[in-house]
Amino acid sequence: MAKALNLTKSPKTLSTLAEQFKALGDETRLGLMMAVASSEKAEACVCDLTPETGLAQSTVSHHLKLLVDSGLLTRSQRGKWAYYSLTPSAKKLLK
Amino acid sequence: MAKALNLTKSPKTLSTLAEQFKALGDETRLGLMMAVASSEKAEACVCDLTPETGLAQSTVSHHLKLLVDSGLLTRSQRGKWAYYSLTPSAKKLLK
DNA sequence: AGTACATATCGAAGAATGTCAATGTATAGT
DNA sequence: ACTATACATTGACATTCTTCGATATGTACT
Repeated sequence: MAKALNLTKSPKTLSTLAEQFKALGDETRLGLMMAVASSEKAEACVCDLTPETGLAQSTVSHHLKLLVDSGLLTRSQRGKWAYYSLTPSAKKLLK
Repeated sequence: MAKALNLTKSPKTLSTLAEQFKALGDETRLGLMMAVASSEKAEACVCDLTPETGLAQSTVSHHLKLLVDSGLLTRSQRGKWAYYSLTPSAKKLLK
């Protein structure tokens, strides 16, 4: 039946991939990713990232959560600070 | 200076890249891209793509225009049909 | 306990997005 | 010229998204 078109890597993967692309498809969030990627030890806290964006702290926090939820960042709390770093998925997509 | 990843992208490039990610960040559009990528001669017309999505023709047309505008697809009209194919940018991002 | 700091969550407002039906514009065949 | 086909554009609507201020939570220090 000439099914030439279906190379789909399982619907779940397609949806997940779309979610990650969507997460990267916002200038603020892409900027955050770049900032994390290029920071000293490949991780950054909200206090470092917020000034860079010029946005409210709550907004930055919201975007970071979205990036974590889509599997592009990991969050680790140390003391008062929350450090974010790239996941393997993110590194792959951003090369 | 240990610059592991290149943040040296001009602001314009950042914005362009975000636009392309955003274009890919929709399940319908990502599906369209996959369909084009995996079609016979690496190009497909709207009449082939529309049934695959289950959406209205006007909606598919709208998404394709968006993908063209963001530099991920090219459009070439031959006769009554419009054929879409991936740009180099798209191939790079989808690899 | 109380205070200061770092970050997260909530609620709301405006902007942007995805979708469709209806219509417009070509292009090709009779 | 008329008709049919392939695709694009328009206008409208509902949903989602981005952002903020205000508030909550958590962590460390005195």
